[in-house]
Amino acid sequence: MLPTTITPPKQAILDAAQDLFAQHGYEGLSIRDLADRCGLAKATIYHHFADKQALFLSVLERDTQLVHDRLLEAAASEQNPPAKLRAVIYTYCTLMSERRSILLCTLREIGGIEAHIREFISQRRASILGPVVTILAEGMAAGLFRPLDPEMTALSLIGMVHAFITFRLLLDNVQIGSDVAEHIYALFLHGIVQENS
Amino acid sequence: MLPTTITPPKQAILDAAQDLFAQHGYEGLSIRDLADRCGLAKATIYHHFADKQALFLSVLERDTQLVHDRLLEAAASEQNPPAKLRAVIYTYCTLMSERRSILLCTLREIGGIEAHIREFISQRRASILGPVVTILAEGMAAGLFRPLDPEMTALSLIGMVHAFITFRLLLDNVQIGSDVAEHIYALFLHGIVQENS
Amino acid sequence: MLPTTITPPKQAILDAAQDLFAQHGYEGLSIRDLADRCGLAKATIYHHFADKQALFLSVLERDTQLVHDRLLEAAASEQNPPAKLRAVIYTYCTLMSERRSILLCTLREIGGIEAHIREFISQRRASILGPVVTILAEGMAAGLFRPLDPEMTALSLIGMVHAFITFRLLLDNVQIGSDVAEHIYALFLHGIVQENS
Amino acid sequence: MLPTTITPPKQAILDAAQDLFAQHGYEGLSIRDLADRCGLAKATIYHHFADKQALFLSVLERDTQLVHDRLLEAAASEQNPPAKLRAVIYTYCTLMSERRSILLCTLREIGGIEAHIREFISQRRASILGPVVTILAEGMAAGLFRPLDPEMTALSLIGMVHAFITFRLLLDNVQIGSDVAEHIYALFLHGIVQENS
DNA sequence: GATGAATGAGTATTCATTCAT
DNA sequence: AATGAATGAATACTCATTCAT
Repeated sequence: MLPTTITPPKQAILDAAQDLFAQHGYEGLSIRDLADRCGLAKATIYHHFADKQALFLSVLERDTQLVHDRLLEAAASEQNPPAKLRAVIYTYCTLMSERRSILLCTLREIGGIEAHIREFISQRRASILGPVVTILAEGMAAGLFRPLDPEMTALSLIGMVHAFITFRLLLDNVQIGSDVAEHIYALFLHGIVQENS
Repeated sequence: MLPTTITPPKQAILDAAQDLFAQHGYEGLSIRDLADRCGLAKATIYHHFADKQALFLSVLERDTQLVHDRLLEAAASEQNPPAKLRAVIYTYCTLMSERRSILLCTLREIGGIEAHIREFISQRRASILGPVVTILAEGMAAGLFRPLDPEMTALSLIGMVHAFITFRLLLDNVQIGSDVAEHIYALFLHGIVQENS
Repeated sequence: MLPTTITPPKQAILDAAQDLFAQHGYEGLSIRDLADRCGLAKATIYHHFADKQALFLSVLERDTQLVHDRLLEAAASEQNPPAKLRAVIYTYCTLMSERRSILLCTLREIGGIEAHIREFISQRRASILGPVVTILAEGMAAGLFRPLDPEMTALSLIGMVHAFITFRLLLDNVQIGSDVAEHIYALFLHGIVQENS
Repeated sequence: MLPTTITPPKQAILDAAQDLFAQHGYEGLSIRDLADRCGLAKATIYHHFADKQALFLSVLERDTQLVHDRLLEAAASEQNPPAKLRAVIYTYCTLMSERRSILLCTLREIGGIEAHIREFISQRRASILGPVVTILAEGMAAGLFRPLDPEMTALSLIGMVHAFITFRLLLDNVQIGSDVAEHIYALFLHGIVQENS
C-alpha cells in the first residue's frame, strides 16, 4: 500500500534490534522481546531473517555503514587535518552517545561469539577506523603529525572515546558532552607533557 | 591436610570463574560449565556461593584488588612521574592481556545488569583509575605535565589499552606486546602533533 | 479441524492440571509431570500459560465456577429451603468426592502462598458459600430456621463435608456415599440433642 | 551438663519443625530452613533424625499426643456430656488456632504423601476423635443425645472447627475466638431447624 | 554432639527455532 | 506477509541426603 522505497516491517525490526543489541548485547537480545517490541509474532521475525545471527549481521552492517558515512561527512566538512580530526572526534562521540553502535557494544562479548561473526566484525572495524587513518596519514604526509603507526594511533583514539562511553555513559548514566570531545582532542594532539621553548 | 593459607576449593572455583567471566561475560557464564570445569557438581558451587551474583562480585573484588596492587607496585618501582607512567602502562597491558580482567570484560553488559552490581563496578573502577590519577597529579604538581583533568586523562589512557585488548587480542587473537605499550606511552605523553623548535 | 466450541489443547492442559493440583497441591504439581501427562513438551505449557501461578488461577477459576453453578442448579431444583439444602449437600459431597475441588485441596498451603493468590482464593470462597448462605437466609426469613449467623453456619456445613473428604476419602480411600450426605443433612438440621415433648 | 530429663537440642528441632510443618506442610518444610531456624548445620538435623519422614512422624506423634491429652483434660473438667462437649470444642478451637496442629495442616496434601505416612496419620486421627466419641457415646447412653453414628458425628464436629481455621484464620488471618466456638457448640447441639412446641 | 563439603535429581522458567496454516 | 502451536536444550537454583572429620 505504501509506495515507500523499502519495506517498512523489515526496517522496523532492524530499528528495534539495533536498540536491543546495543542495550543487551548479542546473547542478551531475546527474539521474544524483539517481537513484542515490534508488535509482531516471533515467527514473523524468522519470516524476515533466517536466524538471530543473520539479523545481527544485518544490524551490524547498517550500523557500521552509518558510522562510516557520518565520519566521512565530518572529515569532508573541514579543510586541514587537525580540523578534520576535531570534527571526527565530535561526530564519533555524538554517535556513540546517541546510538551506542552495536559494534562497540558487542566487542566485550567477543569471547563467546562464533568465529563466523567475529570475522565479520573484524572486517567492519576497518570501515570505522578507515576515515581516521586517512586523516592521520594526510597529516603525517604534510608534516603536521609525527610519523606514528596510523592504525595503532587511530585505534588509540577510538579507545579513548569508548572509555568515556562505557565508564561514564553506560556505567554512571552521565551524558557525554563537548567537554569530553574537547579533552580527547587536546590530549590526542598534544599529549600530557609540558613542552618547553 | 594441606597447611595452605587459603582453602583450595573456594579458590579453585574463583579461578575458573575468573576465566569464564572474562571470556563469556556475566550472562555468558553457565554454572554448569563452571562446575564441569572445576570437576564439581553444580550444587557444590552453590554450597560456596549464594548465587551467581555473589560469585561474580567475589571474582570482581579479587580481580580488581589484584590490578590495583600491581599498578601500585609498578608505580612504586620508579622514581619520576614519566617513568612511573611507563611502568604502569606496561603493567596494565600485561595484566589485561594475560588475565583479561573481568572488570573490562563485563563493561559491555552494563545495560542489562542489575543496579546493585553496577554500583559495585562503579566503585571498583576507582581502585583501577586511582594509581594513574595519583601519578598524573604528581606530574602536574611538578610542572612536568600540563594541567589537564586528571580523572579524564586517566580514563583516556585506560581506554587506549582497552582498545587494543578488545580490537586486537579478543577479536583477532593477536598478542599485545611491548610495541603496543610503547606506542601508547609515546602517544599519551606527546600527542600526535609535530612540535617545532 | 474439529469444530469444537473450545480450543482443545488449552482445555486439555487445564483438565490435567485440575487433577494434579487436586492431588498434589500447588507446590506439588510439577510442570514436567503436567507436560508428560498431556503428552506435550514443558515449553508448550508455557506457550499457553505465562507461569505456574497463571495456570493455577485459571484452574481455580474454572473449578470454583463449576462448583458454584452446580450448587445453584441443585438449589433451583427444589422448592422449600430444607429440600434445597439437602440437594446442595448431596451435590457438594458428590463434587468434592469426584473432582476434589482444588479450592479445598489448596487450603492447607495457604501459609506459603503469595498474597496475590490468597486474595484470589478468598474471593472464590464466596462463590461457593454464596448459594448456601442464600438458602439459609431464605429459611430464616420464613421462620423455618433459627436466626443464626448465615455465613458461619454455611461455613460449618462446608467444613463437615470437607472432614469426610479429607479424613475418609483422601486418607483411607473410602468412597463418600449418600450415607454421609444423609448424616450431615440430619445433623445440620437437628443437631445431636434429643428434643423432648 | 543440664540435668534435664530430655536433651534440649532434639526438642528445639522438634519445636521449630512443628512450626514449619504447620506453616508450609510436609513438602514445604526445607531442611535448610529448619537448620537455619535452629542455628544448626543441616547435617546436625540428620544426626538427630534419620530423615525428613522420621522427623515428621516425631513431630506428628508429639503433636497429636498433646491434642489428645488436652481434650481429655477438658472433658474431665466437666460433669455432664453437654458441658464436656462445650469444653472440648473450646479447647480444640484454641489448640488449632494457636498451634495449627500439623495433623490438620497435612491433611490436604495427603494425595502426594507416601503410604507409610498415611497409615501413621490414619492411626493418629483416632487419638483426636477418641475423646469426642467417648463423650457422644456417653450422652447417647444417657438419652441426652440422639442415637447417631458417634464416629461420623465426631468427625463432623472436627470438620466444623477446621473450616474456621482454614477459611478464616489461615486465609484471612482473622483470629478464631469464643464466638466461633459458641456458634459451633450451638449448631452442633441443636441444628438449624426451629423446633416448635 | 556437631559440621563443612559434596552431590544427583529435581524445580520453574527461557531460549532460538521450526512448521503447518 | 504473518502466525499459533510446538519443542529440545538450556538457564539459575533448591532439594534431601551422605560422609569424612
